[in-house]
Order: sequence, then structure tokens, then C-alpha cells
Amino acid sequence: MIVEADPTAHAPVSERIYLALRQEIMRCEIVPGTTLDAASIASTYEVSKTPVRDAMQRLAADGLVTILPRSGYRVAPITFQAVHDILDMRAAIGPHAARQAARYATPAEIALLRQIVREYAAPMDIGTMQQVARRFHLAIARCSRNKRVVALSETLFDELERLLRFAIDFTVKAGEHSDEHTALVDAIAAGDGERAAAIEFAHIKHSREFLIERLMTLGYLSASEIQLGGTTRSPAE
Amino acid sequence: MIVEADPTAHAPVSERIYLALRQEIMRCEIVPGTTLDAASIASTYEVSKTPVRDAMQRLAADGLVTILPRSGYRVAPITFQAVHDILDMRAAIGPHAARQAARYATPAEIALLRQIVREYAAPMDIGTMQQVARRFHLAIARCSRNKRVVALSETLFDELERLLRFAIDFTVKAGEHSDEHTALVDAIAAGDGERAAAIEFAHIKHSREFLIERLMTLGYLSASEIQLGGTTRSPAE
DNA sequence: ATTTTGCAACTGATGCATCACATAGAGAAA
DNA sequence: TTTCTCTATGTGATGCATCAGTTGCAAAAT
Repeated sequence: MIVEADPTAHAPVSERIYLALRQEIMRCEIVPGTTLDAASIASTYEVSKTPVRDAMQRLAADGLVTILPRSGYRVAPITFQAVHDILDMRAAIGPHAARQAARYATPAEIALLRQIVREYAAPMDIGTMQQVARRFHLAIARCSRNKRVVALSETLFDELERLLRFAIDFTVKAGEHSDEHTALVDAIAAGDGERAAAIEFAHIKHSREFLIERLMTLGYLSASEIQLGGTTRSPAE
Repeated sequence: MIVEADPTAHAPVSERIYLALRQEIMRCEIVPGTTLDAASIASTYEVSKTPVRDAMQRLAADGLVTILPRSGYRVAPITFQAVHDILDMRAAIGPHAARQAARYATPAEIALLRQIVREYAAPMDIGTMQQVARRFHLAIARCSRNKRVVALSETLFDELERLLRFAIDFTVKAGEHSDEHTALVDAIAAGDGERAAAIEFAHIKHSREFLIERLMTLGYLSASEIQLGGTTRSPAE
């Protein structure tokens, strides 16, 4: 029997479609609010509609697309409500993760955190800084010993990255958050959960205000409930 | 083919299957750790395997079933890790929701909360008390003005209810938490977010300790990572 | 006569069913 | 114990029915 060494043998096709679509949506290569065509996606990736359907179910569970029954799949538009919800959810999860990390973190994990913090010293663009920040906060989440917190943090960071890509061109120079992060790791290392939670809360509050202000100055957010990338906004092509 | 006047005609079949399976899993009518047979489920509900697959994808996204590729669907076993994660997640979300509720709650919403608290006065079994508590905390979550918090709280309550059904026979007499709830509503009404968050945190901590102790005394949880309803435990038939 | 409104038919896509295949896991045999 | 086979089950492909959105025509009102 001929068994070829297929690297994708253990990965279902639906997984491939899911990851591909997820990446496209995350990077805003698909304009928020666009209605997707399952058949064309299937033909593009040279698969049938079935794995596309599975991928859509998963994307809908992630909140990245909304399924309109018998009508179509629509990538989630960026609304003021969504921005508020994501940042507010981070404000709930982040401090709690920091607090738990102060309880459970091992010396090895603390060392990892310090190593990530040191990476902030090097100059970098905001894109890689976002990646470093992601790794930093996810490392803290892992210290919380709660898999759900880790998973939720991952999706929140993904969606936050999507917001940033949509709203901000990556030429903005990176701010200096290294001090905040050092203080946070110190609090975790000292086992001071309340201080760690407070620092994380303030950190998220700062980034929240930064992002909101940035969005408003760019004109993407006006008074209250302006919908971004929805039907009221045509693709800027 | 005879097409009868189906009242659920406008609801997708996969939705029906999803809700049915979800309810069965929640009520522990399906023993945790059981491997599901998609074909038999399809024949039971007189549908094909396709909507069953969609339902499985959604249930997997909810964390209620784990998909073993090319092998089977397994309803999530109840592990110590799962219990910890759910209760810890509640400890993260609940106080935050209470804090935000103190900021945003309208007089009408506070009146609703007080009405729900009054329902605690009547004697009730632990099952209906759980339902009242669910409505109470979800009402607070809705005051937070964060749809994600509401959705997450719903799933957490669902899974918590599943744990309770699994571990506790419902003859346990209801505790008296009415005073705690009254104090919580008062704090929200007064706009004291920190006090509301502290009360909610303590409340969740109490219920967490109660549930953990209950599980351990019943022998479901031993030292640390005993898996409930998994492969190590055969269905009690 | 023109415009507007309402209905009906058409088109296109989604969702479900059926079929085909590959794989994992169990069981038997060596 | 190891390996091979067989069965059962998930996974992907395809065809078809159903439904939503649209367009065009007709009729009525101005």
C-alpha cells in the first residue's frame, strides 16, 4: 500500500479553511460587513461547500461572522458596541488573570515574563510590539491555571488586533509601556495579587482610552453608535 | 414527500438539533464522557448527519463536546480543571458585571433586580432557586451594557447548572442568600461599583467553596485531578 | 399619461440529504 | 505481544429543495 507522507493528513480540510478565513478576517483583508459567498470560497480553495460550512460555524462561534439563515454569511462589522465589549471584557479578564498569576506563577514562568519584558527594550514598530504584548499577556493568562481564561484572552487579543488593523495604520510609533510591564511582573513575583490586578486594570484602561481616542480622532467613531464597515460604509478601494 | 405544517419551519434544522443536544447534555441525560453516535442521533431526530455535524461544531465551540478527529464526538467530561475554570471565570466576570452595573443601571433595571430578590422570600427547592439566581445574575450582567458579558454569563450558568445536576441531588435545601443579594442591589443602586464587585466576589467565593466541598464530600473529587464521567468512570447503569 | 405601489415570478445562494472515501480503533490471529 | 484485518464513524463531494432578495409588470391613483 502506498502511504504518502502528507503533512496535512492529520489536519482536516475544514481546519485549513477555518484558519485561512480567520486570518483574512483578522487582517481586514476582507472588509468588515462583507457578505461572504460560500460557493466562491469553496471554488477558491478547491474544496466543496461542506468544510466551508463547518468553518463558518466555527467562525460564527468566535463572533467573527454572523450567520443569516437562508440568506448569507456576513463578517462581523466593527461597531462601537463591539469595541466597547471587547475592551470591557479585557478589563474583566486581565486583572483577574494577573491576580491569579500572583498566586500560581512558578519561578520559571516569572522568568519567562521578565524575558518578554526585556524584549520591549529593543526598538520595534507597533505591529511587532502588539505581538510582544500579546505574548506577554497570554503568558500571564497561562499562569492563572485556567484554560478558559487563556482561550478567551486569545480570542480577545485576536479581535483587538483586528480593530487595530482596521483603525490604525501601523506607522504610529510605539509608546513606552515597558515600565508598567516591569511593575506588573514584580507584583506577580511578589505574590501581591491585588497590586497586580490594579496595574493590569490601569494598563487596560490606558490602552482602552488610547484606542477609543485614536478611533474618534480618525473619524471612525463619531457620537455613539456609528457602525464601521457596515452597510453605511462602502469599501475604500 | 409530504410537507407538513411545521411550526419550526423558519428555524434551521441544525438549530433544533443543537438546542436538543445542548439540553440533553446540560441536564446530564447524556452521561459526561459518553461518545456520541452521529448516525443514531440523526436517525433519532429523523434528519441526516449534516445538521448533526453543524450542531457538533457549535457544541464543540461551547466546550460541551470535544471532537476527536476521525474518531468520534465525546461529551465533555467533568474534571476538576473544568470545575475550577468555570468557577474562576465566574469570579472574573461577576464582580466586573456588578461594578459596571453600578455605573449603568437604570431605575427600571434596579427595580427589576429588587423584584427578583423578593422572589427569594418564597420557599422553593434548589432547582427553582438556581433558576432565580440565574435570572438575577443575568439581569445584572445585562446592566453592564456588554453583550459579550451577558453571553458568557449565560454559558457559565448553563455549565454550572450541569455541574450541579451531576454532583448534587436536588433535595438539598436551599441556603439563604437573600441578604447578600439585597446588599448587592443596594450597592448597585447607590452606584458604589467597588462595593458591588466585592459583594459579588464574596458571593461567588462562597458558592465556589460550597460546590467544591459538596463535590469532595460526595467523593466525586478526590485529591486533585480525578476525572469525572471520563474513561475511568463507567456509566452508572 | 405618468408615477407609485403591490404582487408575482425569477434568480441566486443556503441548507439538507445522499453517496463515497479515508481513517482510527478494536479484535482476532499468528 | 505484535500485526493485520475489518468494521464503524467521521469527513468531503455532489445534487436538489427551499427560501430570501430582486426585478419587472400590471393596475390604480393622481
